[in-house]
Amino acid sequence: MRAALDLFGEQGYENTSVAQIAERAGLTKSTYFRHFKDKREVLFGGQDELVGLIVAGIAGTPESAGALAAVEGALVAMAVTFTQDRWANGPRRLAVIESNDELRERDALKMAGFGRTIRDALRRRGVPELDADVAAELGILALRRGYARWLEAGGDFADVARRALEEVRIAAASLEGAE
Amino acid sequence: MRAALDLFGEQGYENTSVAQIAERAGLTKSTYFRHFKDKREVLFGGQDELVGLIVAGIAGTPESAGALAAVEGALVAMAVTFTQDRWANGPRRLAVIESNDELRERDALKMAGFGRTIRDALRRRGVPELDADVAAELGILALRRGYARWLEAGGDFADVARRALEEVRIAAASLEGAE
DNA sequence: CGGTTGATGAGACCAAGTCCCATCACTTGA
DNA sequence: TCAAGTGATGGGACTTGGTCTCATCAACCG
Repeated sequence: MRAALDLFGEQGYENTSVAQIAERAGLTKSTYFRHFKDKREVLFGGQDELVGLIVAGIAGTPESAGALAAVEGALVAMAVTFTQDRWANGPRRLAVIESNDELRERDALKMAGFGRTIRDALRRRGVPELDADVAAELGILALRRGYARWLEAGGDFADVARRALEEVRIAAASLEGAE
Repeated sequence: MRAALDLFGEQGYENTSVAQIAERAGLTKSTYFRHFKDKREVLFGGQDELVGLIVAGIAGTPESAGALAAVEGALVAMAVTFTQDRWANGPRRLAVIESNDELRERDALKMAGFGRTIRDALRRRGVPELDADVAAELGILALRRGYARWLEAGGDFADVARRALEEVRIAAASLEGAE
């Protein structure tokens, strides 16, 4: 992962071949594809862990709480992975992703995956389908906004995410109807 | 596009090569890639047209109207392409997309693209950043839900989409805060 | 009628991704 | 102590998506 990020930074994603990455890491192409299902994936590790945290975060909020409270639980639970040291490469990673369509695509899929995870977890605790959809969508929006702010400003991710979600909630509540 | 959809239905997406599609269409691989930027894209034509309709739909709603009213304008404007005859293959297309990760990925990117289009158009008319984000996200959710319902039940897409957006709006407004 | 333009065919070429088999280190059990 | 098993790696053949270049061919135009 380090080798890949370095090379992408030096030469750009498209001008870097998997063989090059493997070589710099002291491995071969074969081994690369044993660890990552494709070239893109090297930039998106750790998704399973996040999915697990989301599920646990939602399961960990009291049954009586509303959908958004559960979403907040999910975001807060994710904070354990978003620590300064583990994410020192966050900005570089983000820059590479935004430089390339294939990567943006993968990112969109990952985010949609988080959204579905949240939605399904909400529905499993009895939240009506529509509310689960809406809460999940707003949760993802808050996650994106919170993540961006956290990358710039730092601080405790849980706090940042909580604030982002509250912000989004207020904005959503105050939107007026169409007619 | 017809040849591709047929072959995907018969053999599955992954077991179909671009050469096969081209052959059935009476063309060559070269020509295929002149029309579609990659294998996936054959299932996602007409996005530019939709983006144009979104922008026009938003521009066409009165300045005084709120963000969600503008989003409604966008959805309604899209209805001109969602007609029964042009979308006779909608269900088959959807089934293929959902059968494959690469395609889901592309779909997620397209949806995110629509979201960004909505968001940017809203911000251009002075909607604050946060509200534009939220309205765009809810709009995409309504689009997805409305599209799914329209595929099953048919009817006028504009009506279906309008109802879906109103539904989403009400759900969003009624979500309670986290604490 | 000669020249231009636009779409296509044809094929070389590169890189992503799959598959299979050999190798090597490490563990385990008799 | 050794043989067998296990897991990670190397290596290379092979397929296919995707790019590029050049040739061909038809329509159109002055």
